[in-house]
Amino acid sequence: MDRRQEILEAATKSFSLFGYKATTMDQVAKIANVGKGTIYTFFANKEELFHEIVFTMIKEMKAKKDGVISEERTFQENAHLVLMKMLEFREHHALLAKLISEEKEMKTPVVQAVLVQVEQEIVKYIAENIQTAIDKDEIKQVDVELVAYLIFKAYMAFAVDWQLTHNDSLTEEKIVEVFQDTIFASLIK
Amino acid sequence: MDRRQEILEAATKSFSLFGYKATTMDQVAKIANVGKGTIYTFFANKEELFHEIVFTMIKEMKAKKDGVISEERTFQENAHLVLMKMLEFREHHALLAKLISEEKEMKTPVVQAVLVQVEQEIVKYIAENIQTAIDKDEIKQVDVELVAYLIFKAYMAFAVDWQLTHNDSLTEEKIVEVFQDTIFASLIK
DNA sequence: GAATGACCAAAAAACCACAACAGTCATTTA
DNA sequence: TAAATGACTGTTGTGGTTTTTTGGTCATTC
Repeated sequence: MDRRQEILEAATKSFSLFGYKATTMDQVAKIANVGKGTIYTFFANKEELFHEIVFTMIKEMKAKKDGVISEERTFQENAHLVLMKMLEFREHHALLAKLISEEKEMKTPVVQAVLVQVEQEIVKYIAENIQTAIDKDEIKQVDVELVAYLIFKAYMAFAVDWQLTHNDSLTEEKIVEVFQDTIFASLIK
Repeated sequence: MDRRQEILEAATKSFSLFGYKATTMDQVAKIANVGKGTIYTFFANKEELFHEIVFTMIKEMKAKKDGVISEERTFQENAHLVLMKMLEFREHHALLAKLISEEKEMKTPVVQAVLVQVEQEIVKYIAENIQTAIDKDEIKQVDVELVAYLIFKAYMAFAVDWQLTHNDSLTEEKIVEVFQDTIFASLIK
């Protein structure tokens, strides 16, 4: 396998396991079985390496979403499927979870900045999908940006925050059900 | 005015302005124009003084809510009015805002604990009101606890979080509109 | 007998010596 | 001879220690 890819995989593993701050370039080099200097022939610095990985993650999510949405299905059905995929995604992707906890515990500025970007990216996607549905006259006219923000925050609340104050984690089915009962239900015409 | 009240007001002022950690008992004594020892004849310690103040704030909110809800109005109307009152409340009460930012920046355990309590208290009230509406057959049967949690998180998202990533603050009318369009709309039968 | 502020122990801030780190570059390797 | 390397360097962060601040007490005052 090419060295660039090896480095990316080693770094992803380390970022997911230890977070951004606790990952050292020496460590990445060791895991990737390359000299430290080699990393710097492919990536300008630690931050750029990190950005590349997060960007890859976002692309992965986008791909998952696009693989699920179908023109033939109703908004409600599509929304249900996308939400399910995202909820599955969360568990498989240790990186996002680690970054969120790292931001809360220490408040690493680089991580903070990247999470804001991820948030904006996701809200943008949700907004685009809502707008499409409105244009197709599938759902009623609402303030797209605000509703997209609401959906994102609701998602994070159930998928991440809930288990912090309650000691049981919510099942995917339960979360999807609340979305269907409330926000999604209100949007369809 | 009685000394106890003077102390409470001084402490409220200081907690609102500087937060919990940065408020010293010497400072409170000076603002209240009493000796430091006097504070301890009324309150066992700093934490109890703090709790009393936060508890007073919750009672104030409860009173505001009870003054607005009316048996004659529909759920939608009542929800609208309560939400408006809460949104007005947010601006007047600098204390809550300060505590939330203090929890985010440093993570003072006392503040954290108190905010969890406030959250649980508020979610409990919302849940009670939803249950009442269900019993009266005004809204459809939903998972009360989850919907209450959703409403609380949505409220916090729009009232507090929004302005952190966007640089404009949302008007009360706009926030109420989203609630009406989405969550509230979906609940009515 | 209620109020006070000097006082004390405990916690936090300031300091500093030292270690760990990101990033470089002369040397090595293939 | 171009790519890879790891010893090296300046900077940032950490841990242990001293100094300061703070919550809480209590003998004295009013």
